[in-house]
Amino acid sequence: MARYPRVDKISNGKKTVKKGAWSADEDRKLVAYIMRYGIWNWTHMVEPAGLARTGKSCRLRWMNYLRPNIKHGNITKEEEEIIINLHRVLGKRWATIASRLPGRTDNEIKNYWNTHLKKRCAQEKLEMPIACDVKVNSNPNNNLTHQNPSIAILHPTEATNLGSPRDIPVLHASSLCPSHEVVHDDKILVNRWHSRGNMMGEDANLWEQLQSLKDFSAIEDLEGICPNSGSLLPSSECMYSDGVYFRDSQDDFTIDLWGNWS
DNA sequence: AACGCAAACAACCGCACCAGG
DNA sequence: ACCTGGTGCGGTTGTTTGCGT
Repeated sequence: MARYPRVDKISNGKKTVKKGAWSADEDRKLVAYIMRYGIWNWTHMVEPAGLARTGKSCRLRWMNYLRPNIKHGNITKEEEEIIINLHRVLGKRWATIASRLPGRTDNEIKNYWNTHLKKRCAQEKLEMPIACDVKVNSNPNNNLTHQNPSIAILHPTEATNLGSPRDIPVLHASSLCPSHEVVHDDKILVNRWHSRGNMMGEDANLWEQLQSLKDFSAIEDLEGICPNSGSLLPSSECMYSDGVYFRDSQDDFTIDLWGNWS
C-alpha cells in the first residue's frame, strides 16, 4: 500500500535530504522532539531533531500520522455520510471537511474520497435524480417571499436597492450574495457568495444540483445575479450542514434557520 | 505459481496566502 | 511597496498489496 521501501537520498546541493517512507526511528525522533520542545518552526527544528528531512515533510508526517488523537483505521458509515454531504456542498475543501471529522486528516479524507466515494457518488448521481424540495421565486414583484423550506432568489433588479446587508432579511441576504440556497432533508444549504461571478467548487456542485431539478424555472435569473451583487455584501463565509450560519468577516454573526441574528 | 491490473494510501509537489522585515 | 520565508492546501505520484485470470 504505502511506499515503504523507497528510501533514496537526494542531494539538494547543501545537505542530503531524505525522501520516501518514514522509518520508525524517524517517527520516534520527530515525536520526541515535538513533545519536548513543541512546534516552533518546521524548517529550523529539523536539524536539532536529528532528521534529514525537509520541514515540509516533517509537518506532513506529523499532521497526517503522528499527531495525537489521529484516528487510524476504517472510516465509519456515519463519517462517510458526513463526507459525502459536506463534499456536496463544500466541494474539494478537504481541510474544511476534515475539521468536521475529529481525528481525520484532510489527506485521509481526500484519499478516501478519491478511492471509495468518487465513483460511487458519480454512479448514484446517474441512477437517482435529486429529490429535494426546492422552489424558486424569481418574480421581481414578489421578491421577498420566502417559504421555508424553499429557495428565494432575488431578481437582479431588486438587488441594488436593498441598502446595507444588515437591512436585508437573512434568507434574502444569502440569496443576494450572490448565491443560492438549497433545501435538502429539512436543512438549508447556503453556498458562499461568488466574488468572481463564476461557478467553482461547491458552487459548481450546487449549480449542477439546481440544474438537475425538475421545477427549477429561474436558472437564468440565478445566473444573472452572480456577477452583479458582490459589492452589496460584506466578505462572508457561510457554514453548512446543520442550519444556516452566516459569517461576516468583520462582525461574526450567525443566523439560524428562522432568520434570527445572534 | 506466475502474471497483470486495479485499489489503496503515504508522501511529494506546486501554488497561494500571510506575516515580518 | 516589495521581498522573503514559513505554512497550509489541493492535486498528483509512486509503491505495495490484493485479487482475478
